Amino acid sequence: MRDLSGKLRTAGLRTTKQRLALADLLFSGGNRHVTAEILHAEARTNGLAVSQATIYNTLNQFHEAGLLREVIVEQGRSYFDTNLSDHHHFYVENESRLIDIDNQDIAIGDLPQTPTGFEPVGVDVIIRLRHK
Amino acid sequence: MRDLSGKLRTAGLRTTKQRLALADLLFSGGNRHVTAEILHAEARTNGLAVSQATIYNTLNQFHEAGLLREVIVEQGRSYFDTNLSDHHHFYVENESRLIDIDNQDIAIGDLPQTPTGFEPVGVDVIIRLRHK
DNA sequence: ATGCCTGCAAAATATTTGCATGTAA
DNA sequence: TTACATGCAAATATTTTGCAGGCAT
Repeated sequence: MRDLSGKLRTAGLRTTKQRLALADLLFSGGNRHVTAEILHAEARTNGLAVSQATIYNTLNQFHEAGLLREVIVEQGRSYFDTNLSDHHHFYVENESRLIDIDNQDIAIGDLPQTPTGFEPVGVDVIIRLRHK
Repeated sequence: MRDLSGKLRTAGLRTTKQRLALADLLFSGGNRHVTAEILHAEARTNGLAVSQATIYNTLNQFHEAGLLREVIVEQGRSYFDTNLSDHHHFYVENESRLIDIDNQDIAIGDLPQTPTGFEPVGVDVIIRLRHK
């Protein structure tokens, strides 16, 4: 992912040192699923001094800005997914690991009618897996 | 729901006063979605003195015993569903409210192939709603 | 220069655990 | 009687918030 500065600016976020470094960790490789803890550890490993609060603030801001998708599969911990395409997830329970399901590999037919007065804002499908 | 004692015993749980009272709250009406907080408040309203720890222990034991299904839709809070039939959920984000989707109203076609070495242990579909 | 951002620590929230006591079997 | 359950408080874990100081614009 090039031009992280542009990406942040487009999202309405200032290009601070911490945000740029975290964006680099998040968006420069392939698609990723991270928790605050994972990202914090990675930042420190890469010599970036960021506080936990900034990790949380940044993840939430990126999420609000539409740069990350939040995935809730475990109680007490949030995952953030850099893959913004319409897709769903396998969740390996023993390993606390998420795996993307390619959109062409799943088809949801006959979604139920949305109750009157409401509008759908998203559909999450989670297939929970365990080791055989 | 009659014979709560039998229900607990069948599940391998002792029929204590607190468990029976909580089971009554959970299983005597129609299907319900409760959080620990909701159940605790209800118990107190009904004059039952139970500690928070017992609420959590009981919900977890009922879940382990297969009497409740856990539904994770919000970070930081677990819901427990008394409806054990195969079904999915609407989640009204503004109200923190779950609504069952009748199984005949949704069809998931072409589930993706489970990665080798794993077996599926459940599929959760959550349709998030907002007020129009 | 101004307003948003960061770090730190403390607070808030949800849940779990240790231990002494109580109670179902 | 004995093993499991309960209550209470403290511990744990994750996330959020307040505030003083720092930095992007």
